[in-house]
Amino acid sequence: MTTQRLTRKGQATRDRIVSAAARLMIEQGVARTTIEDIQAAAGVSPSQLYHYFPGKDALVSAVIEQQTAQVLEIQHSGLGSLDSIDSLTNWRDLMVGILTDVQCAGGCPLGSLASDLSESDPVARIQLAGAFEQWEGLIRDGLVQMRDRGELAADADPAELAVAMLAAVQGGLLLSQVRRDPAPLRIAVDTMIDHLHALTR
Amino acid sequence: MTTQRLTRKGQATRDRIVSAAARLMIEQGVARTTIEDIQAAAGVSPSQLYHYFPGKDALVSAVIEQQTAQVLEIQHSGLGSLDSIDSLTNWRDLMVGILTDVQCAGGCPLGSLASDLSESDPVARIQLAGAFEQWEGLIRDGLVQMRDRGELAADADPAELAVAMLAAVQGGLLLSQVRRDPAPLRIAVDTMIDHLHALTR
DNA sequence: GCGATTTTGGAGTTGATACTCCAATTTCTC
DNA sequence: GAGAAATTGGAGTATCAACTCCAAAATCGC
Repeated sequence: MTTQRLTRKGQATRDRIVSAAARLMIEQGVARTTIEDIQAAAGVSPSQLYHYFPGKDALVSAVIEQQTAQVLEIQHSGLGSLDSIDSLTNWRDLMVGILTDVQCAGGCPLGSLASDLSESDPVARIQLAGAFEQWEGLIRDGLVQMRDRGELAADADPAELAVAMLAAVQGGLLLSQVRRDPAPLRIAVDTMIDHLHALTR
Repeated sequence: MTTQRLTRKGQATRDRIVSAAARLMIEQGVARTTIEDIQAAAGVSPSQLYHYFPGKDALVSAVIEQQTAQVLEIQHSGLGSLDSIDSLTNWRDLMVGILTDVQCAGGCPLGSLASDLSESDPVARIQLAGAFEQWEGLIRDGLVQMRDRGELAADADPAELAVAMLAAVQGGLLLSQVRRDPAPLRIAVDTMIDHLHALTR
Protein backbone atom coordinates (compact mmCIF):
# COMPACT_ATOMS: atom_id res chain seq x y z
CA MET A 1 0.00 0.00 0.00
CA THR A 2 2.29 2.73 -1.20
CA THR A 3 0.99 6.24 -1.15
CA GLN A 4 3.21 6.93 -4.13
CA ARG A 5 0.52 6.39 -6.72
CA LEU A 6 -0.98 9.61 -5.44
CA THR A 7 -0.16 12.93 -6.99
CA ARG A 8 0.53 15.86 -4.70
CA LYS A 9 -2.87 17.25 -5.61
CA GLY A 10 -4.43 13.82 -5.11
CA GLN A 11 -2.93 13.50 -1.65
CA ALA A 12 -4.28 16.91 -0.73
CA THR A 13 -7.76 15.96 -1.89
CA ARG A 14 -7.61 12.68 0.02
CA ASP A 15 -6.51 14.49 3.18
CA ARG A 16 -9.28 17.01 2.78
CA ILE A 17 -11.82 14.21 2.55
CA VAL A 18 -10.53 12.41 5.65
CA SER A 19 -10.44 15.59 7.73
CA ALA A 20 -13.94 16.57 6.73
CA ALA A 21 -15.19 13.06 7.42
CA ALA A 22 -13.50 13.00 10.82
CA ARG A 23 -15.05 16.26 11.93
CA LEU A 24 -18.52 15.21 10.87
CA MET A 25 -18.36 11.63 12.09
CA ILE A 26 -17.08 12.59 15.52
CA GLU A 27 -19.55 15.41 15.92
CA GLN A 28 -22.75 13.87 14.69
CA GLY A 29 -21.91 10.17 14.61
CA VAL A 30 -20.87 7.89 11.79
CA ALA A 31 -24.36 6.72 10.78
CA ARG A 32 -25.74 10.25 10.72
CA THR A 33 -22.91 11.45 8.52
CA THR A 34 -23.83 11.01 4.87
CA ILE A 35 -21.38 10.72 2.02
CA GLU A 36 -23.05 13.79 0.61
CA ASP A 37 -22.28 15.74 3.82
CA ILE A 38 -18.64 14.79 3.47
CA GLN A 39 -18.58 15.72 -0.21
CA ALA A 40 -19.99 19.14 0.58
CA ALA A 41 -17.63 19.75 3.53
CA ALA A 42 -14.58 18.69 1.56
CA GLY A 43 -15.69 20.33 -1.66
CA VAL A 44 -15.42 17.24 -3.83
CA SER A 45 -17.68 15.35 -6.21
CA PRO A 46 -18.93 11.78 -5.67
CA SER A 47 -16.50 10.35 -8.17
CA GLN A 48 -13.58 11.92 -6.37
CA LEU A 49 -14.58 10.45 -3.04
CA TYR A 50 -15.10 7.00 -4.51
CA HIS A 51 -11.84 7.30 -6.37
CA TYR A 52 -9.95 7.42 -3.08
CA PHE A 53 -12.13 5.18 -0.94
CA PRO A 54 -14.04 2.07 -1.97
CA GLY A 55 -16.87 2.91 0.42
CA LYS A 56 -17.90 4.34 3.73
CA ASP A 57 -16.17 1.60 5.74
CA ALA A 58 -12.79 2.44 4.28
CA LEU A 59 -13.40 6.08 5.08
CA VAL A 60 -14.23 5.19 8.69
CA SER A 61 -11.02 3.23 8.95
CA ALA A 62 -8.99 6.15 7.60
CA VAL A 63 -10.64 8.49 10.08
CA ILE A 64 -9.78 6.22 13.00
CA GLU A 65 -6.19 6.02 11.84
CA GLN A 66 -5.92 9.80 11.52
CA GLN A 67 -7.51 10.46 14.89
CA THR A 68 -5.37 7.88 16.65
CA ALA A 69 -2.24 9.57 15.34
CA GLN A 70 -3.57 12.97 16.36
CA VAL A 71 -4.47 11.94 19.91
CA LEU A 72 -1.14 10.21 20.50
CA GLU A 73 0.59 13.27 19.08
CA ILE A 74 -1.14 15.48 21.65
CA GLN A 75 0.09 13.21 24.42
CA HIS A 76 3.68 13.78 23.33
CA SER A 77 3.66 17.30 21.99
CA GLY A 78 4.92 19.96 24.30
CA LEU A 79 4.70 17.64 27.25
CA GLY A 80 7.51 15.19 26.75
CA SER A 81 6.49 12.16 28.73
CA LEU A 82 3.99 11.96 31.53
CA ASP A 83 6.58 11.11 34.12
CA SER A 84 5.96 13.41 37.08
CA ILE A 85 3.09 14.93 39.01
CA ASP A 86 3.92 18.27 37.41
CA SER A 87 3.81 16.98 33.86
CA LEU A 88 0.56 15.17 34.64
CA THR A 89 -0.90 18.46 35.82
CA ASN A 90 0.20 20.15 32.60
CA TRP A 91 -1.32 17.30 30.65
CA ARG A 92 -4.62 17.82 32.44
CA ASP A 93 -4.49 21.54 31.66
CA LEU A 94 -3.85 20.81 28.02
CA MET A 95 -6.85 18.49 27.75
CA VAL A 96 -9.15 20.82 29.67
CA GLY A 97 -7.97 23.69 27.45
CA ILE A 98 -8.72 21.83 24.24
CA LEU A 99 -12.12 20.82 25.55
CA THR A 100 -12.95 24.36 26.57
CA ASP A 101 -11.90 25.65 23.13
CA VAL A 102 -14.54 23.50 21.47
CA GLN A 103 -17.13 24.25 24.16
CA CYS A 104 -17.12 20.62 25.27
CA ALA A 105 -18.57 19.47 21.95
CA GLY A 106 -17.61 16.11 20.54
CA GLY A 107 -16.00 14.59 23.60
CA CYS A 108 -12.95 12.45 22.93
CA PRO A 109 -12.44 11.71 19.21
CA LEU A 110 -11.49 8.12 19.96
CA GLY A 111 -14.06 7.67 22.71
CA SER A 112 -16.90 8.93 20.53
CA LEU A 113 -15.92 6.64 17.68
CA ALA A 114 -15.51 3.71 20.07
CA SER A 115 -18.94 4.15 21.58
CA ASP A 116 -20.43 4.64 18.14
CA LEU A 117 -18.82 1.69 16.38
CA SER A 118 -18.05 -0.97 18.99
CA GLU A 119 -21.25 -2.91 18.41
CA SER A 120 -21.79 -2.30 14.74
CA ASP A 121 -18.37 -2.53 13.14
CA PRO A 122 -16.12 -5.31 14.50
CA VAL A 123 -13.16 -4.21 12.41
CA ALA A 124 -13.37 -0.67 13.72
CA ARG A 125 -13.72 -1.97 17.27
CA ILE A 126 -10.43 -3.83 17.03
CA GLN A 127 -8.73 -0.85 15.44
CA LEU A 128 -9.93 1.36 18.29
CA ALA A 129 -8.92 -1.18 20.91
CA GLY A 130 -5.41 -0.93 19.49
CA ALA A 131 -5.51 2.86 19.71
CA PHE A 132 -6.52 2.77 23.36
CA GLU A 133 -3.83 0.21 24.07
CA GLN A 134 -1.18 2.56 22.69
CA TRP A 135 -2.56 5.46 24.67
CA GLU A 136 -2.63 3.40 27.84
CA GLY A 137 0.94 2.30 27.14
CA LEU A 138 2.09 5.91 27.02
CA ILE A 139 0.56 6.60 30.41
CA ARG A 140 1.92 3.38 31.86
CA ASP A 141 5.46 4.16 30.69
CA GLY A 142 5.37 7.49 32.47
CA LEU A 143 4.15 5.89 35.69
CA VAL A 144 6.91 3.26 35.53
CA GLN A 145 9.46 6.03 35.25
CA MET A 146 7.92 7.79 38.23
CA ARG A 147 8.06 4.61 40.27
CA ASP A 148 11.66 3.93 39.30
CA ARG A 149 12.56 7.45 40.36
CA GLY A 150 10.80 7.01 43.70
CA GLU A 151 8.01 9.49 42.90
CA LEU A 152 5.58 6.62 43.24
CA ALA A 153 5.44 3.87 45.88
CA ALA A 154 7.31 0.73 44.90
CA ASP A 155 4.22 -1.41 45.38
CA ALA A 156 2.02 0.74 43.16
CA ASP A 157 0.88 -1.01 39.98
CA PRO A 158 1.53 1.24 36.96
CA ALA A 159 -0.47 -1.03 34.63
CA GLU A 160 -3.62 -0.80 36.71
CA LEU A 161 -3.17 2.88 37.44
CA ALA A 162 -2.80 3.58 33.72
CA VAL A 163 -6.12 1.84 33.01
CA ALA A 164 -7.80 3.80 35.78
CA MET A 165 -6.32 7.07 34.52
CA LEU A 166 -7.46 6.45 30.96
CA ALA A 167 -10.92 5.55 32.26
CA ALA A 168 -11.00 8.79 34.24
CA VAL A 169 -10.15 10.74 31.09
CA GLN A 170 -12.78 9.00 29.00
CA GLY A 171 -15.48 9.17 31.65
CA GLY A 172 -14.63 12.76 32.43
CA LEU A 173 -14.82 13.70 28.77
CA LEU A 174 -18.20 12.03 28.40
CA LEU A 175 -19.67 13.79 31.42
CA SER A 176 -18.21 17.10 30.25
CA GLN A 177 -19.73 16.57 26.84
CA VAL A 178 -23.19 15.86 28.24
CA ARG A 179 -23.09 18.76 30.70
CA ARG A 180 -21.30 21.19 28.40
CA ASP A 181 -18.93 21.93 31.28
CA PRO A 182 -15.22 21.11 31.47
CA ALA A 183 -15.39 20.57 35.24
CA PRO A 184 -16.07 16.81 35.22
CA LEU A 185 -12.94 16.12 33.14
CA ARG A 186 -10.85 18.31 35.41
CA ILE A 187 -12.23 16.73 38.56
CA ALA A 188 -11.88 13.17 37.31
CA VAL A 189 -8.26 13.60 36.25
CA ASP A 190 -7.37 15.64 39.33
CA THR A 191 -8.77 12.95 41.57
CA MET A 192 -6.56 10.37 39.88
CA ILE A 193 -3.56 12.67 40.21
CA ASP A 194 -4.39 13.07 43.91
CA HIS A 195 -4.48 9.33 44.19
CA LEU A 196 -1.03 9.01 42.65
CA HIS A 197 0.19 11.73 44.95
CA ALA A 198 -1.12 9.82 47.95
CA LEU A 199 0.73 6.73 46.77
CA THR A 200 4.04 8.54 47.18
CA ARG A 201 3.94 8.57 50.92
CA MET B 1 -50.37 13.45 30.20
CA THR B 2 -52.48 10.83 31.89
CA THR B 3 -51.68 7.25 31.11
CA GLN B 4 -55.32 6.49 31.71
CA ARG B 5 -56.29 6.77 28.08
CA LEU B 6 -54.33 3.58 27.55
CA THR B 7 -55.99 0.21 27.79
CA ARG B 8 -54.15 -2.59 29.59
CA LYS B 9 -53.37 -4.11 26.22
CA GLY B 10 -52.33 -0.75 24.86
CA GLN B 11 -49.94 -0.19 27.74
CA ALA B 12 -48.40 -3.61 27.11
CA THR B 13 -47.91 -2.83 23.44
CA ARG B 14 -46.36 0.51 24.26
CA ASP B 15 -43.99 -1.10 26.74
CA ARG B 16 -43.03 -3.75 24.22
CA ILE B 17 -42.16 -1.05 21.69
CA VAL B 18 -40.03 0.95 24.13
CA SER B 19 -38.14 -2.11 25.33
CA ALA B 20 -37.41 -3.29 21.81
CA ALA B 21 -36.32 0.22 20.82
CA ALA B 22 -34.08 0.50 23.86
CA ARG B 23 -32.28 -2.75 23.17
CA LEU B 24 -31.68 -1.88 19.54
CA MET B 25 -30.76 1.78 20.04
CA ILE B 26 -28.28 1.04 22.77
CA GLU B 27 -26.70 -1.85 20.93
CA GLN B 28 -26.39 -0.49 17.44
CA GLY B 29 -26.93 3.22 17.96
CA VAL B 30 -29.99 5.40 17.47
CA ALA B 31 -29.36 6.38 13.85
CA ARG B 32 -28.66 2.81 12.78
CA THR B 33 -31.89 1.60 14.37
CA THR B 34 -34.73 1.83 11.88
CA ILE B 35 -38.39 2.04 12.76
CA GLU B 36 -38.81 -1.16 10.80
CA ASP B 37 -36.24 -2.91 13.05
CA ILE B 38 -38.23 -1.84 16.07
CA GLN B 39 -41.51 -2.95 14.52
CA ALA B 40 -40.09 -6.38 13.82
CA ALA B 41 -38.49 -6.75 17.27
CA ALA B 42 -41.66 -5.68 19.05
CA GLY B 43 -43.98 -7.52 16.69
CA VAL B 44 -46.13 -4.52 15.81
CA SER B 45 -47.30 -2.85 12.63
CA PRO B 46 -46.37 0.68 11.54
CA SER B 47 -49.73 2.07 12.52
CA GLN B 48 -49.40 0.71 16.05
CA LEU B 49 -46.03 2.31 16.54
CA TYR B 50 -47.19 5.66 15.20
CA HIS B 51 -50.32 5.39 17.30
CA TYR B 52 -48.22 5.51 20.47
CA PHE B 53 -45.39 7.78 19.34
CA PRO B 54 -45.54 10.76 16.98
CA GLY B 55 -42.10 9.92 15.58
CA LYS B 56 -38.63 8.63 16.25
CA ASP B 57 -37.70 11.53 18.54
CA ALA B 58 -40.52 10.74 20.95
CA LEU B 59 -39.42 7.14 20.97
CA VAL B 60 -35.87 8.17 21.82
CA SER B 61 -37.16 10.25 24.68
CA ALA B 62 -39.19 7.34 26.04
CA VAL B 63 -36.17 5.07 25.82
CA ILE B 64 -34.03 7.52 27.78
CA GLU B 65 -36.71 7.79 30.44
CA GLN B 66 -37.01 4.02 30.76
CA GLN B 67 -33.26 3.47 30.90
CA THR B 68 -32.77 6.20 33.46
CA ALA B 69 -35.30 4.55 35.75
CA GLN B 70 -33.67 1.18 35.18
CA VAL B 71 -30.14 2.36 35.94
CA LEU B 72 -31.20 4.22 39.08
CA GLU B 73 -33.14 1.14 40.14
CA ILE B 74 -30.00 -0.98 39.89
CA GLN B 75 -28.18 1.49 42.12
CA HIS B 76 -30.77 0.97 44.83
CA SER B 77 -31.82 -2.64 44.39
CA GLY B 78 -30.31 -5.09 46.77
CA LEU B 79 -27.64 -2.63 47.73
CA GLY B 80 -29.44 -0.17 49.87
CA SER B 81 -27.31 2.94 49.68
CA LEU B 82 -23.69 3.22 48.72
CA ASP B 83 -22.62 4.31 52.16
CA SER B 84 -19.65 2.15 53.09
CA ILE B 85 -16.55 0.64 51.51
CA ASP B 86 -18.23 -2.76 51.68
CA SER B 87 -21.38 -1.66 49.91
CA LEU B 88 -19.28 0.08 47.27
CA THR B 89 -17.45 -3.18 46.70
CA ASN B 90 -20.76 -5.02 46.30
CA TRP B 91 -21.88 -2.33 43.92
CA ARG B 92 -18.76 -2.85 41.82
CA ASP B 93 -19.39 -6.62 41.78
CA LEU B 94 -22.95 -6.06 40.64
CA MET B 95 -21.89 -3.86 37.73
CA VAL B 96 -19.05 -6.16 36.70
CA GLY B 97 -21.46 -9.10 36.88
CA ILE B 98 -24.03 -7.45 34.65
CA LEU B 99 -21.35 -6.47 32.18
CA THR B 100 -19.93 -9.99 32.10
CA ASP B 101 -23.41 -11.43 31.51
CA VAL B 102 -23.76 -9.47 28.30
CA GLN B 103 -20.16 -10.14 27.28
CA CYS B 104 -19.30 -6.48 27.60
CA ALA B 105 -21.62 -5.55 24.75
CA GLY B 106 -23.42 -2.22 24.78
CA GLY B 107 -21.50 -0.47 27.51
CA CYS B 108 -23.57 1.72 29.80
CA PRO B 109 -27.13 2.28 28.53
CA LEU B 110 -27.00 5.93 29.52
CA GLY B 111 -23.40 6.42 28.46
CA SER B 112 -24.02 4.96 25.01
CA LEU B 113 -27.05 7.13 24.47
CA ALA B 114 -25.22 10.19 25.76
CA SER B 115 -22.29 9.72 23.42
CA ASP B 116 -24.66 8.99 20.55
CA LEU B 117 -27.05 11.90 21.04
CA SER B 118 -25.16 14.72 22.76
CA GLU B 119 -24.28 16.51 19.54
CA SER B 120 -27.28 15.69 17.41
CA ASP B 121 -30.27 15.96 19.72
CA PRO B 122 -30.17 18.88 22.18
CA VAL B 123 -33.36 17.78 23.93
CA ALA B 124 -31.99 14.30 24.53
CA ARG B 125 -28.71 15.79 25.76
CA ILE B 126 -30.48 17.74 28.47
CA GLN B 127 -32.59 14.74 29.43
CA LEU B 128 -29.44 12.65 29.77
CA ALA B 129 -27.65 15.36 31.73
CA GLY B 130 -30.51 15.14 34.22
CA ALA B 131 -30.15 11.37 34.43
CA PHE B 132 -26.44 11.63 35.20
CA GLU B 133 -27.12 14.30 37.78
CA GLN B 134 -29.49 11.98 39.62
CA TRP B 135 -27.00 9.14 39.45
CA GLU B 136 -24.23 11.37 40.73
CA GLY B 137 -26.52 12.52 43.54
CA LEU B 138 -27.03 8.96 44.69
CA ILE B 139 -23.29 8.40 44.90
CA ARG B 140 -22.74 11.73 46.61
CA ASP B 141 -25.37 11.01 49.26
CA GLY B 142 -23.63 7.77 50.15
CA LEU B 143 -20.28 9.51 50.45
CA VAL B 144 -21.75 12.20 52.68
CA GLN B 145 -23.08 9.51 54.99
CA MET B 146 -19.68 7.87 55.05
CA ARG B 147 -18.03 11.12 55.94
CA ASP B 148 -20.56 11.88 58.67
CA ARG B 149 -19.91 8.46 60.13
CA GLY B 150 -16.15 9.02 60.05
CA GLU B 151 -15.49 6.43 57.36
CA LEU B 152 -14.20 9.22 55.19
CA ALA B 153 -11.88 12.09 56.12
CA ALA B 154 -13.71 15.24 57.19
CA ASP B 155 -11.92 17.31 54.54
CA ALA B 156 -12.82 14.96 51.70
CA ASP B 157 -15.17 16.52 49.13
CA PRO B 158 -18.10 14.15 48.46
CA ALA B 159 -19.33 16.21 45.51
CA GLU B 160 -16.02 15.99 43.66
CA LEU B 161 -15.46 12.37 44.61
CA ALA B 162 -18.91 11.49 43.26
CA VAL B 163 -18.08 13.07 39.90
CA ALA B 164 -14.79 11.20 39.79
CA MET B 165 -16.48 7.92 40.69
CA LEU B 166 -19.14 8.32 38.03
CA ALA B 167 -16.43 9.17 35.49
CA ALA B 168 -14.54 6.04 36.50
CA VAL B 169 -17.66 3.95 35.94
CA GLN B 170 -18.35 5.51 32.54
CA GLY B 171 -14.76 5.37 31.36
CA GLY B 172 -14.35 1.85 32.66
CA LEU B 173 -17.48 0.71 30.87
CA LEU B 174 -16.32 2.26 27.62
CA LEU B 175 -12.90 0.62 27.77
CA SER B 176 -14.50 -2.70 28.72
CA GLN B 177 -16.86 -2.41 25.79
CA VAL B 178 -14.06 -1.74 23.31
CA ARG B 179 -11.83 -4.49 24.68
CA ARG B 180 -14.60 -6.99 25.35
CA ASP B 181 -13.09 -7.49 28.80
CA PRO B 182 -14.66 -6.53 32.15
CA ALA B 183 -11.24 -5.80 33.68
CA PRO B 184 -11.08 -2.06 32.87
CA LEU B 185 -14.38 -1.39 34.67
CA ARG B 186 -13.25 -3.40 37.67
CA ILE B 187 -9.87 -1.70 37.80
CA ALA B 188 -11.26 1.80 37.35
CA VAL B 189 -13.84 1.43 40.11
CA ASP B 190 -11.44 -0.41 42.41
CA THR B 191 -8.91 2.35 42.05
CA MET B 192 -11.51 4.90 43.09
CA ILE B 193 -12.51 2.73 46.06
CA ASP B 194 -8.83 2.49 47.01
CA HIS B 195 -8.67 6.23 46.85
CA LEU B 196 -11.64 6.59 49.20
CA HIS B 197 -10.07 4.04 51.48
CA ALA B 198 -6.85 6.04 51.59
CA LEU B 199 -8.85 9.14 52.53
CA THR B 200 -9.92 7.48 55.76
CA ARG B 201 -6.54 7.63 57.38
C1' DG C 1 6.13 18.54 -25.33
C1' DC C 2 4.03 13.86 -25.35
C1' DG C 3 1.91 9.81 -23.85
C1' DA C 4 0.34 7.40 -19.86
C1' DT C 5 -1.87 7.92 -15.66
C1' DT C 6 -4.25 10.19 -12.28
C1' DT C 7 -7.88 13.22 -11.14
C1' DT C 8 -12.35 15.33 -11.71
C1' DG C 9 -17.57 16.53 -12.99
C1' DG C 10 -22.12 15.37 -12.75
C1' DA C 11 -26.15 12.81 -14.19
C1' DG C 12 -28.32 8.49 -13.09
C1' DT C 13 -29.83 4.07 -10.51
C1' DT C 14 -31.24 1.16 -6.87
C1' DG C 15 -32.69 0.34 -2.50
C1' DA C 16 -34.00 1.71 2.00
C1' DT C 17 -36.55 4.59 5.43
C1' DA C 18 -39.65 7.54 7.86
C1' DC C 19 -44.11 8.34 7.85
C1' DT C 20 -49.42 8.31 6.11
C1' DC C 21 -54.08 6.68 5.54
C1' DC C 22 -58.32 4.36 6.15
C1' DA C 23 -60.98 0.75 7.29
C1' DA C 24 -61.61 -3.31 10.39
C1' DT C 25 -61.48 -5.16 15.03
C1' DT C 26 -61.06 -5.33 19.91
C1' DT C 27 -61.68 -3.41 24.45
C1' DC C 28 -63.76 -0.56 27.93
C1' DT C 29 -67.80 1.84 30.27
C1' DC C 30 -72.26 1.80 31.79
C1' DG D 1 -74.96 -5.93 25.45
C1' DA D 2 -74.59 -1.39 23.08
C1' DG D 3 -72.11 2.53 21.93
C1' DA D 4 -67.81 5.03 22.15
C1' DA D 5 -63.09 4.87 22.21
C1' DA D 6 -58.89 2.61 21.75
C1' DT D 7 -56.27 -0.56 19.02
C1' DT D 8 -54.66 -2.92 14.95
C1' DG D 9 -53.48 -4.37 9.80
C1' DG D 10 -51.25 -3.47 5.81
C1' DA D 11 -50.80 -1.20 1.48
C1' DG D 12 -48.87 3.09 -0.22
C1' DT D 13 -45.73 7.47 -0.84
C1' DA D 14 -42.13 10.76 -1.03
C1' DT D 15 -37.51 11.42 0.16
C1' DC D 16 -32.95 10.46 0.81
C1' DA D 17 -28.55 8.02 0.73
C1' DA D 18 -25.03 4.99 -1.10
C1' DC D 19 -22.95 3.97 -4.94
C1' DT D 20 -22.08 3.69 -10.45
C1' DC D 21 -20.53 5.21 -14.93
C1' DC D 22 -18.27 7.47 -18.60
C1' DA D 23 -16.05 10.95 -20.59
C1' DA D 24 -13.24 15.32 -19.95
C1' DA D 25 -9.37 17.65 -17.85
C1' DA D 26 -5.18 18.11 -15.20
C1' DT D 27 -0.71 16.15 -13.88
C1' DC D 28 3.50 13.51 -14.08
C1' DG D 29 7.69 10.98 -15.98
C1' DC D 30 10.72 11.27 -19.64
